[in-house]
Amino acid sequence: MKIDPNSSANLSAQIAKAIRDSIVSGDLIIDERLPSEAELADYFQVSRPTVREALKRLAAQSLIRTQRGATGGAFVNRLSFKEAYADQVTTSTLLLSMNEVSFDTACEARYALERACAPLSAKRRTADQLATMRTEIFRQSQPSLTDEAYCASDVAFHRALVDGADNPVLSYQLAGAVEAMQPLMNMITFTTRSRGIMVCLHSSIADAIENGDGAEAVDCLHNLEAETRKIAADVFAARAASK
Amino acid sequence: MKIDPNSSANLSAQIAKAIRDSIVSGDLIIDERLPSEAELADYFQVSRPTVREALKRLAAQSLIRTQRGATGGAFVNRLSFKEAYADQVTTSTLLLSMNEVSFDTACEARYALERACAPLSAKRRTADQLATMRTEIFRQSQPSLTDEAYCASDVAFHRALVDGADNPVLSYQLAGAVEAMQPLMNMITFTTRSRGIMVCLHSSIADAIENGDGAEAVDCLHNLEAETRKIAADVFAARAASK
DNA sequence: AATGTTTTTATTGTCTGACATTTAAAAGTC
DNA sequence: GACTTTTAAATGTCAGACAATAAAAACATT
Repeated sequence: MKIDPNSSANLSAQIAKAIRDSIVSGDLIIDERLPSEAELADYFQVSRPTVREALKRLAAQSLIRTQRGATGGAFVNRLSFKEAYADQVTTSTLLLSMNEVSFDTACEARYALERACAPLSAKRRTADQLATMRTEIFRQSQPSLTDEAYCASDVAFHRALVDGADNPVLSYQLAGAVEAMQPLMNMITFTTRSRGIMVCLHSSIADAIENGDGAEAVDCLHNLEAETRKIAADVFAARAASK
Repeated sequence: MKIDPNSSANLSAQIAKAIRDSIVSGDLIIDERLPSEAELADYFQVSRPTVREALKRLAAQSLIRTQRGATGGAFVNRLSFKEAYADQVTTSTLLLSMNEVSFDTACEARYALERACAPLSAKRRTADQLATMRTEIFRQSQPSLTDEAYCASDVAFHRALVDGADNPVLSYQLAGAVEAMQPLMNMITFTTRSRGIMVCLHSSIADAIENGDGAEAVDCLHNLEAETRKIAADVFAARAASK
């Protein structure tokens, strides 16, 4: 079923790979129990700590869960979108912060993806999701809001827009793009004026979504992208000049 | 810097979380060396195997790399898009296969995202990427191609289209959506006729991209989505009837 | 003095064996 | 029959050891 060449490298990594392949290929079914650590150690001809390191690698990817006790052991996890979100966001955030991705590049990707959702969201959004969008817009119009809280509200607004498409695959893919932008957005100071413009655009988007007008929503998102990039460019230019 | 409450649960998971937080928050810089396993064990007041399990969890997420030898140790990894692709594809594949996501849902997400890339790709694609698209189209027109090879070529074509947008964030996000569909697509038997239609649509897309006509490419992708879903629906209906 | 070789040393990788903890099932008791 | 206790199987954790590796330090040679 799964083998392990004795050559050269990291046993725990090899074992983790062997088991992971068995899961991905479907040899191991959801909720199926893996052999006990002792049995795996015997099978792969390694010690228990080595097997354990391999299992921890898989646990880190949410591929398995472990349970103590008599009927315990390691079980193949049913990977849920909700769990996967967190990893997706963490990874995307690190990628953005570690790879010197420019604000423009991240911004372009984010709005391109959101525009992909807009027509679907215009058709399918629930009343609840529309209400969330309106609530966040109202919140964003409060002048007392800190920049951080404003950004968080911005994320919440766009999450509602994306979730309105009622497609978990899209929501999952976009979680990374939208939420990972938040730290970058947090670096920006929004003036009262720029907040006003954005709130206005958000309202237009919500209107378009409410009216089922996907094309209009896409147009607004184009404008919002342009506006966001302009604000960011101004802030960065001002910051560079003050140095 | 990082603490560890003695309450209740999985020490290695807690330690992994503490270190992960330090990395994500920026307390630990890229390529910085973590304390040795012995020092970490001492610091967290646990044994070395426990620390090792924690480190393996982080290694599984490519957050750290380890090196043996005198100046070895665990180092904070620079997360590259290329490395992240693999995880992204694995996770997306599992999500699709484990969550009973319908073919239509996955298909809808995939083409919605691709349409987001098309206008950018029409503007920026390199000659090389265009050539790749043409090459794959030619390959797809060979009747001797197995269904699996046909699907692989299909993925390669769409990867070239997406990469043409020259935005690593988009490429990363789409890697999951496009490649994770492959196992689902592999379940489909393509008739000579349906292959012909798809090759024709692929050609239209390549033409539009070559001419810098993003809107036309988006139109073609709409048609391709409709065609793909129709073919899949027919195959599934036929399979259900033959039972 | 420069260069090549050997030794030392710090670190991760792995093993052995043990004990603690948890949980469910089996055995025992009322 | 219902409740309690015991048992057993599994993961979680620890301690101590040795192997493998790779770089730096010490040494020897030209």
